[in-house]
Amino acid sequence: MDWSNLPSLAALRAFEAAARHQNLSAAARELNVTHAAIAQHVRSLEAELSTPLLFRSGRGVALTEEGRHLAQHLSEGFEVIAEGVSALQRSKEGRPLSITVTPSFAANWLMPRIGGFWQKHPEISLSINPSVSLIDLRRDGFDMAIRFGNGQWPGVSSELLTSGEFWVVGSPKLLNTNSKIGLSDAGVYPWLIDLHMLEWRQVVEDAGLDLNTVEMTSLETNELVLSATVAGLGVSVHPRSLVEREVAFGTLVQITSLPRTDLGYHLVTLPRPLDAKERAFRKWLMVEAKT
Amino acid sequence: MDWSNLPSLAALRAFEAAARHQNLSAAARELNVTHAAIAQHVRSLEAELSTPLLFRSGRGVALTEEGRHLAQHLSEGFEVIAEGVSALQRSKEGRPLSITVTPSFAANWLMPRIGGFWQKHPEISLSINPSVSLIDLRRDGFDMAIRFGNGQWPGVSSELLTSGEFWVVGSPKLLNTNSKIGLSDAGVYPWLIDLHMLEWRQVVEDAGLDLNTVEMTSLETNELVLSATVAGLGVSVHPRSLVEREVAFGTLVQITSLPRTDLGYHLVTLPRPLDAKERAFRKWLMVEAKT
DNA sequence: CCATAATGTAATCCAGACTTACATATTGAA
DNA sequence: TTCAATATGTAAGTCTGGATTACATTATGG
Repeated sequence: MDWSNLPSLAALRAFEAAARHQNLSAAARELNVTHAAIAQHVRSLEAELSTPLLFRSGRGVALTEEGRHLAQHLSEGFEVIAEGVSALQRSKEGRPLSITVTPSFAANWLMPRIGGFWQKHPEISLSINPSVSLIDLRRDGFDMAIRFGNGQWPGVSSELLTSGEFWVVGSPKLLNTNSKIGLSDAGVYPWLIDLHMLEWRQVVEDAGLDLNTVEMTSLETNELVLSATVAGLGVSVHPRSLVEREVAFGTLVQITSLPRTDLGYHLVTLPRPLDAKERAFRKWLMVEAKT
Repeated sequence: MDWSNLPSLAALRAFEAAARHQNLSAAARELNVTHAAIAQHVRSLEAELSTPLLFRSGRGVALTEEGRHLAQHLSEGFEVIAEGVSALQRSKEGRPLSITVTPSFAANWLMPRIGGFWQKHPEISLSINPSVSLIDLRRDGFDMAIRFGNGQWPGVSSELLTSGEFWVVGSPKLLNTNSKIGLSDAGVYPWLIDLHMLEWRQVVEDAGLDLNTVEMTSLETNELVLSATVAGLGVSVHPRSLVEREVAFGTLVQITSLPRTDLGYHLVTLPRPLDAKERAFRKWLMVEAKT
C-alpha cells in the first residue's frame, strides 16, 4: 500500500460524514467537532484532489459527481474498518476470561475459593489453565496470570496477592505431634522438594538449616510433593497460602514458618487498562487474598 | 456510522502497516515516520481495545489471533479507501479539460487561436462549452471558465486575460471610410446591442455620447450583433480583443476606442491549486493574451 | 561474541486539527 | 417583506495528539 499520495484520513472521514449527511453541521455533530473543522477538511481535500466534491445547496450541501463516487468508496472502507474493530470488541465480550495459574496454586488456593466467584459473578465465565511454564501473556492469549516470585518481571505489571511466609510442614503421623517442632528438628526427616520451585532453598538456608545435611527427594510437581507430604513420606516447604487450609484441617502440621515478604503469589497482567471482567476478577482475588 | 468508540485512524493505519510487514521499522518507513511512532500507536491501540495485538518475535513482531483478524479488516478497508481516491485521480487524468466560455469570445478570440494550443499540447484534450449564463463551476463540473467583467466574483479566483479598451466598430461600407471617425459622429448610425452584454453602456456614456439620442436595435447574442455590424446594419461596441482581427482584415472599421482598464475577459477558476493540464492551458492563454 | 538490526519507552517538540468569532446565505413563518 | 432559525465560509489563534529524539534492551547471524 502506498500512502504517500493519500489525503489525511481525518479529512477523508470528515468528508465521508459530510457526504452521508449532505450537511456539514450534522457531520460535525456526528464527529463531535465544529462545522468549521469539517468545512476545512473538505476544502483541503478538494485542494489536494484538485476537484470540487461538495457545493452549497440551500440549507446543506450536495455532492458533485466525483464527490459521490469518492464518498461511496469511503463509506464502504470505513464501514469495513469499523466492523473489524467492533467484531474484535464483540468477540472479546463473548470469550471467557482466560487465566493461567500454577497447578499447586490452582489446587490449593484457587479451587477451594472459586465457587464464591462464580456465585458473585455468574455472568463471567472463566477459563483456568494450570501451567508451570513462564508463559507469554501476549503470545499465548491469556488475559491474566498468577505466578510465584518477587514481582519483578519485565514487560508486565504485577500485583502482590499473598506473601509473607513459607511454612515447613509434615504429616502429624510422621512427626508424632500436632504442634510446631522448629526448623532444626525438621532436619532429621526426609525433605520432599519440587523441581520447579526453587525459591525456598535460599529461604531455608537463611533460616539456619544446612540443606547439604538433609536427605532430599525431588518430585516432578508441587502437587506430588504435597500429597507425598500428607502421606507422611517427608516434610516440605510451601508458601503459607498453599497449606494453611491443610494445617487448619489437621492433615498437615506446621513445623515452622519462615517469613519472607519479598516473595509471594502475584497477579500478572499486561501493562494496559483492565476491562470490566478483568477488574471484577482482580477485585475478587484481592479481597479473598486478604481474608 | 458511530465513530465514538473507534480508535484513532492514525493508530489503526499504523497497526495495519505493522501487521502487514510484521515489522515496526518497515511500517515506519512506509508511513514516513519513526519506529517509535508506530510502537506508540500500537500500544495505544492495545490499551484501547484491551487486547494484545502484536508480540515481539525475534527481529520483528508477530500477530496474535485477534491482531490477525483486526489487521485483515483494516487492510481491506484501507484498500477500498485508497482505491476510491486513486480512482478519482485516474478518472481526472483521462477526462478532457473542460472549459466554459462566452460564445462571442469563443468564436472571435479562442477559436482562431486554439489550433496553436492543440499543436503545443496534443496530449491535452479540451472540451469547450460556449455559454452565456453565469454557471457554477462546482455544480456544473467545469474546470475553468472565461467570462467578461471586472473580476470581482464571489467564491472564485479570477485572473485578467485581456483588458483595456472597448472599440466602437462599423463596416467600411456603412461608414464610407476606412479610418476613425470619432464617437460623436457615430451617433448618426443605428446602434446594434447585445441584450446580455450591458457593461459597455456606461463606458459609452462616460465617453460623452448620450445613448438616448441614438437609434438602438437589440439582438439576442453578441454573435448576431457582430455579423449584423459586418453586414453594415449599424455600429456596435465590443471589447477590443473580439474585433481587432476583423479590423486588421478590414471587414470592420474602428470608429473609436474607449479605454477602460477595469473591465475585461477573465480566466475564472475555483480557489484551489491547478493541476498540470489546467496550468498548461492557463499559461498558453496568458501568452496568447499578451501578444 | 560482536556487529547489526530490531523493539521499548520516556521526554520533548511541533504541525495539523480544532475552536472561536464573525460574516454571509437560505428557508419558512409571521 | 422581514425576522428568526439554521446553514455554510473563512481567518486567526489555540492546543493536543502524533511525531521525533535519545537511550536502553533484545535478538539474529556471521
